[in-house]
Amino acid sequence: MATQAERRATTRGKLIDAAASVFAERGYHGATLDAIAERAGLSKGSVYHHFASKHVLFATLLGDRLEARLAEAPRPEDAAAAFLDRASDPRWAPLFFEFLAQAARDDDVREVFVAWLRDTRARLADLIAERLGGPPDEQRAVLVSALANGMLIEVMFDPSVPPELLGRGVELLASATGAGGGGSVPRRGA
Amino acid sequence: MATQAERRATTRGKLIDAAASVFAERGYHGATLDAIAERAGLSKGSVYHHFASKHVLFATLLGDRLEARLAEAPRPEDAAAAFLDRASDPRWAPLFFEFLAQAARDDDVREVFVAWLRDTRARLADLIAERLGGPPDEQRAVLVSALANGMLIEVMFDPSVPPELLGRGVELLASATGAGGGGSVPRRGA
DNA sequence: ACAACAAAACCGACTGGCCGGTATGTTTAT
DNA sequence: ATAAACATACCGGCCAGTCGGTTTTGTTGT
Repeated sequence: MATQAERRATTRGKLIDAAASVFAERGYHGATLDAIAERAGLSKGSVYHHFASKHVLFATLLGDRLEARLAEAPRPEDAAAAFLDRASDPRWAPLFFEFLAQAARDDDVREVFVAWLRDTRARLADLIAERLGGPPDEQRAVLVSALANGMLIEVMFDPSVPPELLGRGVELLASATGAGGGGSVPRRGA
Repeated sequence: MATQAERRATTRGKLIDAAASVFAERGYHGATLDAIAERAGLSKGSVYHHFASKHVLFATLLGDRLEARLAEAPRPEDAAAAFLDRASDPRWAPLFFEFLAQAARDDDVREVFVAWLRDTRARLADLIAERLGGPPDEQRAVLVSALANGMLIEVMFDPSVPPELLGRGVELLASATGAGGGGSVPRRGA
């Protein structure tokens, strides 16, 4: 094959991909390292060569995914739409919430998630500010972030919820007059 | 002791209480039936006498809790506040999300959760309608429900989020223009 | 070129503990 | 007497993690 570094990288990639699908299918506890190794066309030994533990593998995987989900971020409402697209992958959403539960109980995982959450908020705040003018407003960002995650639940368990509802909600929250700090613009629209 | 029916009821109560605290502390998979039995001052045999399986015990418990969380429902914003009070119990929230993940993968659990979700929305819709007049609006209820659950996440991982923020958000969403008349908040920009 | 050696990547059989579930016995109510 | 409530001891499957070995890549000396 190629150089060792490349080999290492591709193998790691295979493992992460396999882990993603197996974890998604069966959940954290339902997934076995053997199954992951098998799907990657590798062995469990290899898994442990690349990741210290099942837990680390999981955290790595989720970290990557959470990051990726943020990558695409056009306007707030569109980000919202993109967000819910992910939700429509019925295999990803449960993992997200499983991750939450883990994060609540495990400090390492918590750190990963908190970092992601902060990042999400910051980007949302920027997007909103950019669209409405005025300084970034942390509180609005929190509301929008919350609404998006909450809508994930609604959609997950009720397919009849129209996807564009999230966009409407985001507009309502984002265009609201800023709280506390800067009296921002109650105006909305492009 | 007392009559058998009473005995049965109190024992069942003890078990559910114990299960609540153990599940909350360690999560579903981390909790063992032995631990639950021990905390209840009972034995595992008793657990299986009252509940067919660990899974059933969990579903029962969660069903009760979800129900209880709805019981107190004054005005929408207050319901929201009450909701977040629960959230401030750092032991309950993770369970909620673990339950979500389970529900997404297991049809029995899903049924329980979907029923609860529908109920929540219906009550929220009524509350909102009652407060603002006009017919119940399913979509607003969905948004409020989503926001509340989403804020649970925000608060869980960032204690600095002011609890009253949820109330503000709920007002923004609830008072938005429903079908027809009372549109006070502008719809789509431009 | 090519051994000969070293190191990293990878394999897969094994195990040890854990815990859900069961089977059987003992106590308490009717 | 008898049935329900509860206790105790046990089993058996599962699976994360380990470990010694094999293959692949990389290096060095001649």
